Amino acid sequence: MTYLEKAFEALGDPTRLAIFQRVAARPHSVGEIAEHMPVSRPAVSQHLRVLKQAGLVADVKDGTRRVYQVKPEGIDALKKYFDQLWTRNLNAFKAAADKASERKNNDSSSGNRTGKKVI
Amino acid sequence: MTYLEKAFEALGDPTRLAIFQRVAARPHSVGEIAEHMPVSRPAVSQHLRVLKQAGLVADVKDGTRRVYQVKPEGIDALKKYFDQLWTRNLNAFKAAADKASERKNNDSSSGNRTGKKVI
DNA sequence: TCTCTAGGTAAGTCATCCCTTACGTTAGTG
DNA sequence: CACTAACGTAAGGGATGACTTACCTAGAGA
Repeated sequence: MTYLEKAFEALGDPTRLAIFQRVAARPHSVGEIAEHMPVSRPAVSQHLRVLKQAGLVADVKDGTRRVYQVKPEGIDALKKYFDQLWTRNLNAFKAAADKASERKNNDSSSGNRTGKKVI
Repeated sequence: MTYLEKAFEALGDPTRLAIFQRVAARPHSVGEIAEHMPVSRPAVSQHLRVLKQAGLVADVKDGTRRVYQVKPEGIDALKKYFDQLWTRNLNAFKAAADKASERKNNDSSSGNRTGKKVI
């Protein structure tokens, strides 16, 4: 199980995503989160554990309370992933566009006569 | 169900994430994907449908084949989401740091005498 | 037209999960 | 020390979902 898999699996549940977004807005205690959620407090606890194990949040003890906050490294990793994906996709599209125009200008240079795209 | 929820739910399954990453690397037909996956071809079809409904991939017909490729808008939306999250978190951390040093320099200015953090 | 290939769909099963209630634990307070 | 507040954990149940096999459809080529 890679880090990315764990992160996406953690954010894959709508309730958990909502909790994550709330924590991302500002640090919250467990009770504060549960107040504004349609599920019980233990459920919130369990979701927070998953988010924590995925490296997306961290908790700080404050008396009997436990304050959860976003873990910047987690967000950074996801941000970088999509940045890379975006960049590579730009290149892929550019290459595809070049290939298409090249084929248009000089189709006979290609050995492909089936009409099918070469994937 | 928001767009973000659908996207994360789609990427939340490891098998589906693997399929998405394969398609993201370069366009693939369904059979090509299934060849390198530990699940059956119908399973891949079902995963691709979920990814498509989430707006992450698109398909192009090519004879009897169906070639799937990444949908740039989907990646862009996720990229922007984490960019924003990252920026806001930077600000949040800066604010927290400022507040901490301010409290250290002039603690009496605060009405909070409990020692608990004001969240 | 007959056949083959590629892929979507239906139905069913088994595992995984999400949530609840109940309980245990720790820290603050009188 | 007793009580409360805040939270984590255990156990169980009901629902979701991921996968399989079987079937159906559409396009390509003889």
